[in-house]
Amino acid sequence: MNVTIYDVAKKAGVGIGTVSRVINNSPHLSIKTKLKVEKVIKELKYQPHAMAQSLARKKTNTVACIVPDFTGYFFVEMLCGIQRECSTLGYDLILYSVDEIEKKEMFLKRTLREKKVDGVLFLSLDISDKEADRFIQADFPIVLVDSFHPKLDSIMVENEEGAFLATDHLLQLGHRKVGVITGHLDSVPANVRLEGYKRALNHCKIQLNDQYISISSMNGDTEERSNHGFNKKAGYNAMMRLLDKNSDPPTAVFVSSDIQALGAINAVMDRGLKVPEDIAIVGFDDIELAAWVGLSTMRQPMAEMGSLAVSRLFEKIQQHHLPTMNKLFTPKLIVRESSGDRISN
Amino acid sequence: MNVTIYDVAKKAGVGIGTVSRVINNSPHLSIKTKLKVEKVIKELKYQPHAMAQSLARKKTNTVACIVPDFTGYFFVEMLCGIQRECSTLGYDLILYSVDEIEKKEMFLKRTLREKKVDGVLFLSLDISDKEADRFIQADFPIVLVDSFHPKLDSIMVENEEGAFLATDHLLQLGHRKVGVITGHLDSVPANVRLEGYKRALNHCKIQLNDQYISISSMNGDTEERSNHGFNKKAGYNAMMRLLDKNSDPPTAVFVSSDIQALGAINAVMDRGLKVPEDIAIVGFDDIELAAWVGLSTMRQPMAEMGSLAVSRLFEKIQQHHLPTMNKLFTPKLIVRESSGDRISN
DNA sequence: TTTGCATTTGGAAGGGCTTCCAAAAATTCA
DNA sequence: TGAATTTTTGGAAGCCCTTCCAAATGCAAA
Repeated sequence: MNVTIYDVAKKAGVGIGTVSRVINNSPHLSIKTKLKVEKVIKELKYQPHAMAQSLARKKTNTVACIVPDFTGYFFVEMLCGIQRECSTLGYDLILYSVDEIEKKEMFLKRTLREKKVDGVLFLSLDISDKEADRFIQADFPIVLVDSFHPKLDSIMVENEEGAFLATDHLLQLGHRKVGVITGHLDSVPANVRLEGYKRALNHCKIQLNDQYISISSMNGDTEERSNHGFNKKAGYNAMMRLLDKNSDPPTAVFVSSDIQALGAINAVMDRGLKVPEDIAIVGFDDIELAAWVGLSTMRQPMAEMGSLAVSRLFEKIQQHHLPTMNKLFTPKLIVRESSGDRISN
Repeated sequence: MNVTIYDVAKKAGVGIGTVSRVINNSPHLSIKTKLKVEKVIKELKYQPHAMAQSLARKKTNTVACIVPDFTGYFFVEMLCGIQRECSTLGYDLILYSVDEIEKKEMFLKRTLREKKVDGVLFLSLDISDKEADRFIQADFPIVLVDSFHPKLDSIMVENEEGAFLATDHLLQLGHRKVGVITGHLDSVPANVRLEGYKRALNHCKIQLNDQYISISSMNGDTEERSNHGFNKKAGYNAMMRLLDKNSDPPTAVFVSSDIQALGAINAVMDRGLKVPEDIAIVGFDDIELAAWVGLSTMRQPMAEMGSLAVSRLFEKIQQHHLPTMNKLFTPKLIVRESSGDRISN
């Protein structure tokens, strides 16, 4: 029914091997036959069948990207870089969104053996030793972004340093009662950012106050628990708890993601307080929304990380057994209105 | 190297056909052999090779989604619905982003003959008669979203009515000098929304003032021209022109997309004016950002449209030759701060 | 036990390509 | 001109499945 390589070969009066060589512009072809075959290809509007090529070549020209939540602005901006680089390199991009944790395993298993993609990008998701080993064993290209495993390539920002800088910014402004809101501690970035916060306080010789630490609850509804608490609702509730628990609440809060910070700002307003006058806020990520609401934050070069991830994956597909790479970006403080002016106290 | 169906068959002492039947859980299989084969599959950790299955079945279980600009919030929200529905139906989603117009043709041609996907979703992109015919000829499933062609399935909102309602809202508030900002007129929605605006004025017996109509320039830089002018920068510039051109500028403007409206708000502020006091604004789309900046707008059920598109595409893949469907949603007015209170004049 | 039918099974053919080996054609050198 | 190379070409085998047809098996009825 469809035009195949055989039809082309017959009409051009050559063998199928020759047609294949023309398609893949192999050398070792006389100009004459090449032109002849190309003419027939045009006439018949022949186009190679992608699946058949994949099967024969053992290569799909497709990569998968596994993201925890497709909606998040953080991922959208990263995906943007990923998409662009894929397009440049001639790869198709399959998108998998993991809403339930069990699905993560399922996707990994499938991508690994199903051979539908040549490589995997794994965004903001923790990978277990067992899963990592499977990829290594199978010698299957994978790159982690905003996530880490000692045996696998990864690209991320210096979360500890970023959190330190953010908290330090608030301290430099004169705040002494500085709180923190972060995601579930089962997530590595949430943990590490908390450490950065602690180091900044320590650095300024300020006593740590447990009441000023608000960690996203694991008991909320599905929405609140999604993305390890890196979501608007979790941020809202975390800020509410911070305000309710303390008779002497913090005057500034480092929120470990912009999306939580947006929720936190809402909470502050709902309590009749103002940002930054009553509570100064610094976020983390610098999603596009941050500029709109005047949120001070730590900028992650998301698109850049995404495109770097793809080009690295490409290298690994071309040439296996590269030494493990771990690329770190340093986030940059972006000062906007939400952190306010210097205060005197 | 990899475990194939032959390995399973040999180890289980059955024929390859039987193994295949187990994989596809065909009926006509004795319980006994089924269990036996399943056990071997587990032991060998066998998993079918997706490409080989696709080739044999002539079915890829994958759909392509072609979007004009992956970054836009409008598309992100729609993609969210698309992704979810694909996941439910067991389809993989390949994402193509068209930055240059020529690429559109290229993608269409490729998807059609390369047979890498079972169907195509075409978002907010015009399709020519010639291209449409190719799809019909090949009997290849395609669904248009936020776009229209008489011979193809499409899902969109009533743009004319939406624009009418938005403009009417401003008129009801007492505005008499109402302007409009829209995208390039080579885009159908831009055109149709302009018509709705005109009808609303007409309906209130207000004389049309050409000076109050600001259409995104085709002469800007790449960024401004992208998406038919449905972008922030184009909105900014269009508003600037509206303000500069008129000694007696409009007191209210209907902007035909939220993303342009955001740019327009910036322009108003940069001129030292205020929204809504000096200029009331109503947008179109209701992207998530709109709520954050208090933008009144016409809500499109984007995620719903996306998921409906996928389920429709699924139907068409299952069963070709369905009658052409054209589903229309009516956008809903969402009143926020940017349209202001009733004015007296 | 035999016949006839329904159920279950094996495996060849086919899906459309790449790749490799050997054969054919072109070129070089003596 | 013929032998020795080198370049170009044809097509079988292989990639890993599904599907179909024919053969084998099981079972009930006679």
